[in-house]
Amino acid sequence: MFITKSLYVDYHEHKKLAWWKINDIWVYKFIKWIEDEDEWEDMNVKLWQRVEDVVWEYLYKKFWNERLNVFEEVKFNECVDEEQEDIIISSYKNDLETNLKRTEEAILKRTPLIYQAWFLYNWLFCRVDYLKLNANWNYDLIEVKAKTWVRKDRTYKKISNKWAWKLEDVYLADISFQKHVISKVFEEKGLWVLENKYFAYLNNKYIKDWALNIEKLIILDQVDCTNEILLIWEDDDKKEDRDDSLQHYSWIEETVKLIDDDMRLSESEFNTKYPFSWSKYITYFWKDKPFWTIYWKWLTHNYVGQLHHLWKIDLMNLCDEEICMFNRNDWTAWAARKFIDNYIYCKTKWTCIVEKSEIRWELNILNFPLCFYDYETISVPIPFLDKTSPYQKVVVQYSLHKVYENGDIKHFSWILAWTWKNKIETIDIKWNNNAVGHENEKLIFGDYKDVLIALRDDIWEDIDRSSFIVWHKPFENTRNKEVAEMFPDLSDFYLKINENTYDLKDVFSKWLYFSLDFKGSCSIKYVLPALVPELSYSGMNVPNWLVAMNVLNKIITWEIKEEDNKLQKLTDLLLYCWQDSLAMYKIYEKVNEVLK
DNA sequence: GCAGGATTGTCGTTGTCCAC
DNA sequence: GTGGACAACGACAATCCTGC
Repeated sequence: MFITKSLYVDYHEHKKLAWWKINDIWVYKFIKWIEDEDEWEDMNVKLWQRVEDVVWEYLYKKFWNERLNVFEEVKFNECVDEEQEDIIISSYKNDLETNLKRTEEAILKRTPLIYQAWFLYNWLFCRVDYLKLNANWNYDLIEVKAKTWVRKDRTYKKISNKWAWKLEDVYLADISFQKHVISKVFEEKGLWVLENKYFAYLNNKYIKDWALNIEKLIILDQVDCTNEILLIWEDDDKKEDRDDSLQHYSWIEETVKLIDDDMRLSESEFNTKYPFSWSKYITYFWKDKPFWTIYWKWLTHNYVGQLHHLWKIDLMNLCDEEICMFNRNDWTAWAARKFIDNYIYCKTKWTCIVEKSEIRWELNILNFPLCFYDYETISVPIPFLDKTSPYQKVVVQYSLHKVYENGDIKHFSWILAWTWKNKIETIDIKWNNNAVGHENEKLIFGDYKDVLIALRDDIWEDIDRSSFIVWHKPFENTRNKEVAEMFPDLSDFYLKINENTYDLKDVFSKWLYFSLDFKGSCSIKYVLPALVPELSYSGMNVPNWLVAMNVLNKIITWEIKEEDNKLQKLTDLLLYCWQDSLAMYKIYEKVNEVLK
């Protein structure tokens, strides 16, 4: 049986995950599907390829002025996906020998840069992102990650009385396996030595300024060495120790043997050997945990474990005594108790709970005109706009509903349509069901600052008196803080918005308004359909944020070129964002109605 | 993917009490 | 005054949820 790198890594993450991969691929795929969310994959592959290309460019510029991709045709094949190594093996079975041979030839010829080298040693298979010839005429290994870290700052450990940064376990397993396989192959065939191992990932401290500076964008982080690591990737020379002792050869061999044995077990044998407890993967199957059960998120595991053993799953079936298990003096117990009480009350009386006085107290602090606003952002690994960094969430669209005390509503919105030309166009949207009578839609052709100034101009006259209402304020507030840091001349204004922001989600997250229709969540995904069923996203050209981000990304990276199509897409996006801020207003209205 | 916030869990330090 | 036992506290990592 082939043991691929991805199987090896999966086994480290969770043994049963690896078992499923071999013995029940559908369960495995299901788990991966749940992990990755619906349409995430689709967009991500493209973004990931872009990172790979940039690293390619980087290696080429930095180390070699000639390049050769020995596996050109593999590169843009859809099978390149990391998780599908096994599929590659089976579908390329005939090519396996050929590609191994080509790798060998490329190495013998001392090809400076080798993309996607294949190695097989004793049924252990791995593909290497890049092999790079170094000054000693040996090969270095480079593993590309479309991430901003491989050592999480939180996981540092004490060794030799010093603090050292530790490589994430998954990456440790990843690189150890590769090192093992390649070294063995090199040894066996009498090829050169595998010398250094690197992770290439993105520097999220890098801020793009005019042209993309690849050298600053990509971090080459050496592993399996003892020297210091640069922590701050600027002029600062702050350094600290690193701790990445890789897995030992003999240990890898043993693990591989163990994997081979374990994968051949039947499911019941496997489960006996590795009994399930409250592990990560059992909870995956409960991702949509029904909120009427004891597994709901508000209930802590200690209690749940006890009830689970009593087979008391449904909250309705709990007797007083069992509910009292939650009746302790700390806050969790109180929350759990409150949730169960609320649930049982609503369920038996077919009603919902509205703490009227408390909601009134919360909402009374708001000042007119109420500004319901919402940002749409895009976030990509390789920054494309000036003054932005990798994965930064860049505001490219916003929608604002300004509600005056007399009931008048005005709507403002804009969208970043192009990153040059420096002009602002107003756009008239036809067939808009949600029109409020005072529309003000703009297409902005310019850079990041232009859109921020446009927002300021829309709000300027009300900044001192008005309250701003968002859903989940950490998000919008963080965006505003970033703007304040980036552009000092706009900082007062954007910080002022933060000061006067109220998070409408609070009403629901504090359970001041509790309904079974919210399915135990306070996300707008559940609250909106329950309170304002007529405002639906179905039938819209842009039904969810993933599609929105995808389209926005395409427009701004000039992937959508023809003008007509682009205008249509921009309109769709405006309507989507429009609905978001309108949704908040409608919920607010609904809550007020209930208060009467 | 990334990031912030709220909460929980863990660990080490500090404070208090009491017996000697 | 000293040392052990235990509570109280605080710092920080881990986890979950939310947004895009």
